[in-house]
This record gives sequence, structure tokens and C-alpha cells, in this order.
Amino acid sequence: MAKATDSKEKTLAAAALLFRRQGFHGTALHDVLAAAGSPRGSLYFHFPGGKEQIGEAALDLAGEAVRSRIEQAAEASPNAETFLTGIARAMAADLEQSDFCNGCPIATTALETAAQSDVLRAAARRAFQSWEQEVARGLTRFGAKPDDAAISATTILSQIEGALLLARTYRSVEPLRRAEAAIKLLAGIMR
Amino acid sequence: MAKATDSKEKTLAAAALLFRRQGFHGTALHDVLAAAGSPRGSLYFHFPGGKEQIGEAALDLAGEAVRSRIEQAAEASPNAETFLTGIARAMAADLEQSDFCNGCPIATTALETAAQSDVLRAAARRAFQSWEQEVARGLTRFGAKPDDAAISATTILSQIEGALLLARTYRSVEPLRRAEAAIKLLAGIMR
Amino acid sequence: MAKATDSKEKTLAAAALLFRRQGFHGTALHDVLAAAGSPRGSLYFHFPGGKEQIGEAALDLAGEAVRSRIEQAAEASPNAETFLTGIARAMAADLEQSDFCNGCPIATTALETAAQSDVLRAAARRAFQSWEQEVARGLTRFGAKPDDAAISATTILSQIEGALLLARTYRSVEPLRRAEAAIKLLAGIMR
Amino acid sequence: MAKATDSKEKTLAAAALLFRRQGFHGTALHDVLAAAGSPRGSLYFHFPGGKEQIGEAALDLAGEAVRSRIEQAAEASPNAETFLTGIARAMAADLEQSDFCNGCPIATTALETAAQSDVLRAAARRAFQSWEQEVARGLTRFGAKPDDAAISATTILSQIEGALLLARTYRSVEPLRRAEAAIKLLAGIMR
DNA sequence: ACCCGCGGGACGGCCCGTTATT
DNA sequence: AATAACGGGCCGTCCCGCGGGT
Repeated sequence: MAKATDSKEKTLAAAALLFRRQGFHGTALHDVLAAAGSPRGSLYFHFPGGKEQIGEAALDLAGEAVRSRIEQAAEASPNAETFLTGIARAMAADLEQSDFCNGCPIATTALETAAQSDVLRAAARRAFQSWEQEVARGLTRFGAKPDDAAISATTILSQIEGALLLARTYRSVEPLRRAEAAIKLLAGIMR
Repeated sequence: MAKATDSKEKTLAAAALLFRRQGFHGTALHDVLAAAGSPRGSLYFHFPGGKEQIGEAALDLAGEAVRSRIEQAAEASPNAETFLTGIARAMAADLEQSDFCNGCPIATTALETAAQSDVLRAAARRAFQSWEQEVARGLTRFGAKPDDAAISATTILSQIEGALLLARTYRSVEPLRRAEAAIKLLAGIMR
Repeated sequence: MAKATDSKEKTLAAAALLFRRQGFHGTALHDVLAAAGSPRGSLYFHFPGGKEQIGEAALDLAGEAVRSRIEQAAEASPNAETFLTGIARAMAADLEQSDFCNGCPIATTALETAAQSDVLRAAARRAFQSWEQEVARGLTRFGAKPDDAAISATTILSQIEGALLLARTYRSVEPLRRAEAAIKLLAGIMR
Repeated sequence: MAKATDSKEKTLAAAALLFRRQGFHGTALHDVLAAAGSPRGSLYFHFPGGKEQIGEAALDLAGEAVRSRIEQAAEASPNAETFLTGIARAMAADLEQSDFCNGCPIATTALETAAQSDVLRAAARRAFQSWEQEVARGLTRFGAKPDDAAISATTILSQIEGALLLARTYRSVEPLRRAEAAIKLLAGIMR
């Protein structure tokens, strides 16, 4: 029973990693299984919905991981500036340490399936919205008005997502560095 | 001869459209051919490099289309604000009119292939850099210092790309509307 | 389980037959599957190495079949003459009964792939060497010295292979008939 | 015109070489054209019959080349022994110098197409028969009776063909060396 | 009752031998 | 006599159920 759970979670973790790096359609289930060391037959026991369900679960998993990191960053930061800077730098570090492979764990799958699968688009939306909400919550925690915070959160997330895209494409963290300054502006810190 | 050029360009246009909507790996060459009304055998004649070469050409085509639109927007605008607003609104219009299918024509393929294909990543980089450069040029045209303009251009592009991603995922133009205001901030117009 | 073994062996038998008649490159996997009544998908399960692995297995199968026939001929024969004559006549019968389609099951694939695939060349070599060895063993059984037997075995095999080639090309068993007499000479029986 | 003939002959020479090494079905027309440096469109001008006609012409070309070499060997030899030894050694040299790539220029294509193409089988038959005839003629030249010479010629050719097959498969000239001795036996020299 | 080895159709992209057009 | 195009089909393999093991 513990073993079974293990197998399922390992499969999910492998799927999340591969979807993040190669996208949804670029990742074969075969590779996921191989990376997880899981047997093939049991896959449809754990995920009757097939690849789409695996994608959904992987998106949920990755979304929650990032959300909780944002939450912790908010709690651990003395002010809005270090809060936001922390988020941006954590992502830049992830990207650089993985040789520019680990970008946003949601964005690739989100773009690939936005027009094709409602369940995957919904999962991506849940992830992004939870991040927006967490950023907004952090901002209000440091004194922003709720309405301003929500708007800023959207633009901050957009800035980070866009910068991650450019950074992966350029194989350079420069866009993220520039985004760091931009974020402060968007949060209303520098004015 | 005129026919030949037509067939190749039609194939490319169809490829660019489908890659934009469904991504690179989510698009079968068969669908591209069907959409273009082209026969299968000619494909290998026009694109000996296979799907990767088609992707590269489609990226170049789409990249140039957007670049020239930015250039024209700069020339047609009286000031930086209408220049930048024009770009953002044009993209929002594209997205909304296509029922949130036509997002950034580069981003999806760029993310999918960043870690897999150097030629596609290079093509995506060319496109993004040409856009950055064109935005920066527009900004200097309206009085910005070259160094500031370059930095602003990166953050403006990031902002638009991120907003496009969220807008597709949310099926809402709200992120783009918020990005519009953010862009002015990033360009140093509102201060 | 019994079913599984059946499917794989039927595929292999069909492959061996078609490779024998049409050669390796002249045989489409599609035809093998159709002849065996197997679906396409299972093939990759049984033969992850693809066509090359199928070729190797088919060569091994056919090689062993002939080797054991030689062995049995040796055991069933009272002297070297009937032993060798039996081998040659069996091959001539195979060829004639199949309307000159069933020649050597190894030779065609061996020649096609000698310069291209080490694994197929190795499989062909295994087959030929096992035949040589079996012929030599038969010869020693009937009184030949081991060293002489090995040399004779090579020339006998060459003689049969060459005659098979000419017989298929001429659509006539005459070369095999002449080979029959030649073999006795090469074995040192007629002197 | 001289150029045209050149192009045609170069194409044919390249085809003969590639068919010899890789077989008929293993050789793409594309590779033949590339190896010959010929343009692609003119191929069906020179060879309206397509690949089959190219194969036939290549077989004829290679067949005549070997036949004339046998003829010259007969004329240049003082006796049957050096005549036959010369043929076997020339083939062994060809094979070894080409790293065991250049075997019999007819055999591979003959085996591949024996059951499929009457025109290619006929071309192969013409080649082999011309060789048999030339060997027989050489043998009679050195004193053999015509009937004996014809029979010996068949077995000698078989022996050489089989030895070439084994030699390519083993990547060793040993079968050819053993064939050399066998041939003398078959010619009735050693008795 | 949970799990998985084994098998099954369906395309995926590549490329092959060939023909209109000029 | 050579460019430009054309369908067809091959091999790989992808995503997925069916029946036996444990």
C-alpha cells in the first residue's frame, strides 16, 4: 500500500518534471514511466483518465509547490521588496541550476493545451490564480490595498512568466534580472 | 513557378498558424498539409530538414510579421504612449477575435523546444530579440535614452508575453488590460 | 501466455520466410505482420530493436533449423556419401517445390547487410559457422581427420551456397545436381 | 552529347557500385545520383524504365567487366592452374582491398530479385552464364573436353560465389583461400 | 482486490521512386 | 535534360485495454 502510493507519486513527480522541460505533447508516457521506474500496466489503474489526467495531476502538484513557496516567502520576508525579490531570484536560481531547463512548470503545458483540453486549461488556471492570490495576499500583508494588490499581482506574475520565457529562450538570466527591478515598480514600491 | 512559391508559402502560413495554436509537438505535419491543401511529397522537397526546418521557417515568418507591425506602430504613433498601447491592444484584439486561440506565435514553440532543438530555440531568440530591438528603437524615437530603452523593452516584452499566457489560460483579456497600464510604467511614462 | 508465444513465433516464422524469398530490404514489416496475422503494435513489444532485431531472430531461427537438419542427416546416414547427398537433395527439393523461391534462408540477408549491420552480419556468421561445424562433425563421424573435415566443410558449404544462387537465378536445379557430384569430390570420397 | 553520355555512364557506374555493396533494395536512387554527381531530373530521360532498368544496365555492365577479366586471364595464363587461381585471387583482392565491401557484383541483386523481377533475374542469368561459358572456354583451351569443361565451370563458379558469400560474412579471405584449392580439384587438375 | 505483463490499432515523420512542366 | 513537385508507404512508437498473476 505504501509501495503503491510511492509508485503513483513517483510517476507524478517524473511527469511534472518532464512536462516542465519538454512540454505535454513532447513527453511520451513511456519516458515518464521509465524515469519513475514504474511498470506500464499499472498506469491506467492509477490514472484511468489517461495522459490528460496525469497532466492535470502534475499541474496541480507543481502549482501547489510554487504557491506554497510564495506563501512561505511572504511569511519569511520583512517587507514587500525582499518578498518579491525572493520569488524572482528563486525562479532564476532554478532555471540557471538546471542549465535553463526548468522554467515555469505550468506555462508550457498551459500554452500547448489552452485550445485543446478544458481540463488541462482549468488546472493551469487554478495554478496561476493561486499564485496571483498568494502574491496579492503577500502584498496586502505589507500594506497594499486589496484592490491595488490584486492588480499588481497580475502584472507581477505576467512579468515573471514573460521573463522566464525570454530567459529560457536566450539561455540567460538577464531578462529575470531586469524583471526584478520591474516588479518593484509594478508593486508600487519604487515610484 | 508562381504556383510553386504559392504552395510553399501556403504550407508555411498554415504551419505558423497551427504551431501558434497547438504548439509544435501538438501539430501533425499531416494537419499542416491538409490545412494548406498541399500534397505530402512536395514537403520534403521544400523543407529537406523536415519538421524542424518548417518550425524554423514558421518562427521566422511569424517573428518578422510581428516585428514589422511594431515598426509600423512606432512610425504611425505620435508618442510613446499610443505606440505601446497600440501594440498591446493589437495583440489583445488578435487573441479575442480568435476566441483566445491566437496567442504569441513564438512562445509555445519556444517553450516546447528550448531544451531540445538549438535551431528552433535560435529562431525563437531571433524573433524575440528583433521585437525587443524594435520596441527599444521606438522608445528612443520618442526621447528615451538608448540604454534605458533597451532595458524597458525587455520588461515590456516580458510583460506582454506573460499577459498573453495568462489571458489564454483564463480566457480573458483582463491580464492584457492590466498589462497595458503596467507597460506605461515600465516605459517610464507614468512616474 | 501460450497465445503470446504463438504471436511472436508466428511473426518470426513469417519474417524468416519473407526474408528468405525477398531479402531484408525488399520485405516490408507490414507484409510480415499481414502474413503472420499480427497487429503492428505488438511487434515493438516483442522486438524493441525493430526490424534489425527481427532480422537477427529470423536468421537465428533459420540457421538453427538448417543446422539441426544437417545434424539429423548425419545421424541417419550410413556413410559420408548419403550424408552429403541428402543435404544437397533436401535443399534442391525445397527450392524446386517452392517454384525456386526458397533458396538459402541466410544468404540474401547476409549479402544485403554485410556492410551495413554488424548485428545481422554476426547472426549470419553464426548460422554459417554452425553449418560448417555440423558438416565437419558429420565428416569426422564417417572417418575424416578433423582438420581435413573442417576444410572440406567450408568448401562444401560454399559449393552448396553458390549452387543455390545459380539455381535460383537460372530457375533450374542443374547447378545443384552438378554440385552434388562436386561435393563428393570436395569431401574426398571420390578420388 | 559527350557530357550526356558521361552523365549516364557515371550514374551507371555509381549504381553498379552501390548495388554491389548494399544490394538493390538497400540502395536509394537518391544516393546513386548523389554519388554520381548527376542531376536528378535527367534520370528518367536516360532510364525511362526506372530503377529496374538501371539495375539491369548495372548488372550488364558488371557482368561484362568480370567476363572480360576472365577472358583475359585465360589468354594470359600458361595453364589451367594459374588461370583459375588468377580468377580466385583477383576476387579475393577486390574484396580485401574494399574492406570486405566489394563482393560479387551480381549475387546480391540476383538473390533479392530472383522471385520478383524477370528482367533483373534475366540480366543476372546472362552475367553468370557468360562467366560459366568463359571459364569453360578457358578450360577447353587448356585441354579439357568441352562437356567436362562446362560441368566443371558451373561447379567452379558455384564454389567462388559461395566462398565470396562466406568471406563477406566472416570478414575473412579464408573461405576464398580454401576455394582456391577446391577449384583445382573441381577442374580435374588435382586428382 | 490490487496490480501488471502483454498485446492492439493508429498515426507520427521521413523519404522513396516517379511524373508534369519547361 | 533538368527543375519542381507528388502520392504512397515504411518504420518507429505512441497511448491505451485486456486477461492472467499475487
